[in-house]
Order: sequence, then C-alpha cells, then structure tokens
Amino acid sequence: MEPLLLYPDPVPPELAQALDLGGFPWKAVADEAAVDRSEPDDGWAGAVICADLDPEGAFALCRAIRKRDLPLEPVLLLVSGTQLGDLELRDDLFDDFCLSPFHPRELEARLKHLFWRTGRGTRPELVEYANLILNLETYQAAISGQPLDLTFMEYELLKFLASHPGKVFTRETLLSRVWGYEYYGGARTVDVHVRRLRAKLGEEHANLIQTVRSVGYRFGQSRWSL
Amino acid sequence: MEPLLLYPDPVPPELAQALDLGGFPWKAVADEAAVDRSEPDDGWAGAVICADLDPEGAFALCRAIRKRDLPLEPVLLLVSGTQLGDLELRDDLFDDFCLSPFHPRELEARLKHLFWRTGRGTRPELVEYANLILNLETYQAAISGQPLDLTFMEYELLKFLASHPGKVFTRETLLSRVWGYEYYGGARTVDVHVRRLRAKLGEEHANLIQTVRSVGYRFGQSRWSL
DNA sequence: TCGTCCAGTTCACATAACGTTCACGATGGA
DNA sequence: TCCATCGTGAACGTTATGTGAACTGGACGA
Repeated sequence: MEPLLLYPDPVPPELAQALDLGGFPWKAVADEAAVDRSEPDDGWAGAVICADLDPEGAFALCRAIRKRDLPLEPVLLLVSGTQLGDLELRDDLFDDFCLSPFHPRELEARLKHLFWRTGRGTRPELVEYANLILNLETYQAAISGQPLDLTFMEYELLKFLASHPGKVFTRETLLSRVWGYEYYGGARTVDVHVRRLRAKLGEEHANLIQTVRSVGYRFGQSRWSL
Repeated sequence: MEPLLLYPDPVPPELAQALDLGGFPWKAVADEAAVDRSEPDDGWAGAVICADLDPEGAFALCRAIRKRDLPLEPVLLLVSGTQLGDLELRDDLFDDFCLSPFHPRELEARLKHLFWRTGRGTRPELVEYANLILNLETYQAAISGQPLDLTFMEYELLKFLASHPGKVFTRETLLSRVWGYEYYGGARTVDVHVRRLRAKLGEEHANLIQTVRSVGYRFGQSRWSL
C-alpha cells in the first residue's frame, strides 16, 4: 500500500502509533513544498492532517493538496472539538474528519470507509515473508510475483508456517493447529503436504520449509543466525 | 428543509435534542415498512440511524433504504465504539458514521458536510469491473456492451460480488449478505445461482466468478497491493 | 377459480479435485 | 554399518462442486 501523507512533521505520537497499529504506512511532511518533494514513486494513498495544533498551516496544506495536478484523495482532517465551527465553508478541503483526541479504531474505520468511497480497495490482509505473499482475503499466494496455485490444505499449512517464521513445529502440533484439534490421522500426512508445498514453491524457494530431523518442520530462517 | 428519517422509534432523547438544537426537522420510523408509509410529500432529506441499540434492525433498515426506488441519501450511522468492527464489509450501507455517545456539534458538522458532499452526487450509481457494467438505478447489466438479462437474485448476487472484486466469500456469507441475515436455506442455492450467472455471462466471461475449493467464490482477479 | 408461467429452491447423480495412506528408497546421525 | 527418519511416487477413498431436472409458491390472465 502506498503511504499516507501526514501533517505536521513531527507527527503527534498517538497518531503515528495508531497508524502503525492499523498497518498503514505513512510519511510526514512539514509544509506544502514537501508534498511534491517527498512524494513516493507510486504516489500517496491519501492524507491525514492534524488541524488542532496549527490550523492555519493545516488548512493551507489542504488547499495546496486540492490544487495539485493530481489532487490527492482522500483527505482526513483531525480537529479538536472547539474547531468544529471552523469546518463550515471549508467542506471542499477535506473528505472526512475525526475529533481529536480520537479512538484508534475510529480512525482506522474512517480510513477504511474513505478508501472504499473513493474507489481504492481496502487494504488486503497479507501474510508476508521475504518475497512470499499470502493474501488472506482472496486466498491467493505468490512468490517473487509468481502466483502459486495451492489447494486448501496447502494454503492453510503455508499460512500457518509463514505466520510463525523461524519456529519449529512437530507434526502433531501442525496436525492440531492446521487440521484441527479433533483430527485423528497419521503424521506422515504432514510430510506429503510439505513435499507438495516445496514442489510448488519451486527449486529456488523449496528451502523455505526446512526439515528439523526427529523434531518437525520450520519455515524461514532460524532466529539464531548460525 | 425536508425532514430527516430517524431510527428507532422512539428516538433516543439526546439525538432528538441535538437535531432540534441544530434546527434539523425529523421524523422517526419504527421499521422498514414505515419508510415509504410516512414519507413526506417532498421526500426525505437523509437518514440518521442508531445502530447501538438494535444493530440487526438498523442494518436491515439501511439495506431497505438502499434498495428503495429512490435510494435515500445521505445515511448517517450512529454506532458505539465496540461496533466499529461491524462496519467492515458494510461500507455500501452508509455514507458516514458517528461514534455514540456523540458531541452534538460533531453530529451537526457531519450532517452539514454530508449534505454538501451528496449535493454533488458522490455515491456511485454504477458498478464497473473490466467490461462488466451494472447500472444500479435502472437495474440493468451489460458485459462488453451486450445486455444481460438477469433475474433479481442473479442481479443482486452479481452486484455484491462485483462490488468486492478479488475477495473470497463463503456460501454462508453470500447467503447472509445477498439473501438476508434471516435467510434459512441450503448453501447449494448459491451454487445454482453462480452456475446460471456464469452461463449468462457467456463462455468468454464465465471465469469472472471463480470457485475457491472448500472456501467459496471469488469475483475477478485479486488485488495485489503493489 | 383455475391453469400457466417464471423465479427461486431443492434434490439426485456424476465427476473431478483433493487429502490420506502405503510401500519403498534415500538420507543422515550414532 | 545400522536404524530411525524422511522423501517420493502412486494408489485409494472421500468430498466438494458441477449439472440437469424436479419441485414450490406467487403473479398474472383467462
């Protein structure tokens, strides 16, 4: 996901924390000039602008954003309760606003709804490890950009392993965590699925799933660099 | 000014008071049937719906409002903090939301901004994906310029899927989101409708609806956040 | 009132995809 | 070297899904 533009710079810590928690990448700018200067290659995803500290600068930045060649959308304004009156006649400068101090989950919900409204898809939930990506919403997987055609159990197993990189799991643990606690079946089933996963990952990435002899399997590198 | 539609009936006193204070006329309705029955001659100006007391009824009313011949705009949802998660995947049911308990002036500011926004018509009346077009106002569908003759349920299902491209939905989710939460029926109903949709989409576009084995169905390609 | 039509649902069956198991060969540590 | 452990290919049984057709209930007109 492209980063959000944040104002002011430095960003209020509770805002930075809320966005980090919600998994939104961001980049702070100090003034209008910095909007173009520090724009990422793939553009901004939107803007979150604090108007409670420096209202003048905030509204000036909004105006600049709206006047850009590529008007940046959406713009979410953070305002204090006493500033609600300032919004009047400035409707064109923002797409939504949020009262400050804010609840982190309200901010997240507003951003999601804004992205939906403005046509940008919501952020997909991803599991990532190196160049492996699992999209949990679309049930799709890809490595190095190459889509992987996985079956249901293969996907579930890979999802579990990739969610706990570096950790070793016994076959019994995998059976209970991936297949289900009530599952009653042979442990070799895991081996077969691991084999097929390694085959589909390709020779180059087959070593992502390592065998730990007489213990089980581990995904990715060990936490202790050898 | 035309009155706002309020739910539930009776209206929470602090909401009624805030609207009276802001000078917004309003009229409460108890259920979906009352939306049309007690509609003023000049229509509704918008809706403010409390979802914190009776979420089921509130969302049902939202759906009914969106499905009206004259979809009523804008819809402002009042939710409690714990309900923020419920908003996910229901983006299409409301135009803005406000945390409850609310500051009267925040509610007023949101309504004013909403009226300003919807005065320019920002809610999409079209759903588009590649060469598929759904006209939500005329209930018509076309792909590659060719009109599609869809039944009501087929249209609703396709509309829902095409509104969330790439995302996988289980049959149960589809039943609850497209058929309705109160629906009790076999999951195979979804299969049959998907089959007829694929048939009507034509051999060339049948793959727009993909089955994800042991999970459900997915429309279109996934969105890899680049 | 009856019969027809149509959308929606359910059912029964066919089938291909999938998960599991097994036998055997390969591997690696003691 | 020995033996527990793991990889491998193929075979087997199960299950989810596709498919055609029957069923149901309401709308409509004769």
